[in-house]
Amino acid sequence: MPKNCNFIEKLREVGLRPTKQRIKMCEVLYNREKTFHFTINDLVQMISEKMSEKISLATVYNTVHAFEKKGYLKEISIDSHKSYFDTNTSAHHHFFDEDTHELIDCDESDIDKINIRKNITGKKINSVEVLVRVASDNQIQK
Amino acid sequence: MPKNCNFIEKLREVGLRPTKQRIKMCEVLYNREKTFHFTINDLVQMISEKMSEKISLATVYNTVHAFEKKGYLKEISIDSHKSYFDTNTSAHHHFFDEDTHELIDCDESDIDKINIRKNITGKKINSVEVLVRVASDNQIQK
DNA sequence: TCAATAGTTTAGAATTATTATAATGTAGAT
DNA sequence: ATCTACATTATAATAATTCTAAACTATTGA
Repeated sequence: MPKNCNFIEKLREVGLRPTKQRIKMCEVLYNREKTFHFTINDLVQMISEKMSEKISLATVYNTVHAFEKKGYLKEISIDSHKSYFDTNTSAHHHFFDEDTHELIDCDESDIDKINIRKNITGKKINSVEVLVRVASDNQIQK
Repeated sequence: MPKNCNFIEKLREVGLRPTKQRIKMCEVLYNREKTFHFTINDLVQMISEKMSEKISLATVYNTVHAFEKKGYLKEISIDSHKSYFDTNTSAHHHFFDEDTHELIDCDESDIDKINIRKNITGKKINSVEVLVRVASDNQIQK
């Protein structure tokens, strides 16, 4: 299954040079059944495991940000200390489990469509994101 | 108008010692008509202007976090680089103006009540927050 | 009133996350 | 094959936040 060809094409399409590192990164990010959430640290870990050579932290940062700017990744900010990237770039909402620190996609049926009645004059809405924080019933909240 | 007495009481109620610094901080944060949004930097700036003595950065961090934990402040995280605190601790939503980087409270009438149809099993919902990102119509998006 | 003490502030050091730098390496065009 | 522009790398620099340990202060209660 020469999936790499897809990634090379994909990278070319958005004007990124298909280098070894970027292709490996695409594999880790997009060569899977389901979309997923990760932190930069998670990603460095994952790539290291899949690649014999070491990848530079700077490269991971640069490439993640390049992907984000091109719309291949979306950032989900939980608080000033916890920020995830999401390979699911379509408009959708999230649950955040405060016990496990897990970010979970909402299905479309989980949350009724958000109806914005008034907007800031002269502005257009770029995105509407809902974050639902959940925790164990019998737990002291953060 | 000895408003400070209120702050001393208020601090006592939640188990914080009413020190000079905390009282000054309360004045800056709560002695105003409307609630507002600020970053740590904003706050240090504001306190410095209002106080002859210098306040330590560590104290500002510590006290903001103490207030947050006690529910006197709420954190609103925009992305990994931008995080605000809100003196309005009631449940409400926000617009974020990507042109001006301004955070704006939604009125209750601006957004219809959010209806969560399904939740994570065994968990209870702690909060539901909506962030509506807006920008000038004729502007390149971030 | 005046210590004792428990919590607080402070400056500066340490840590962490992220970005910049400059040398080396590599993809793609000619 | 060579050239050029862009990438990668290790490391340094920066920025944001937290830690530390000494000095300070509000409260308690003798």
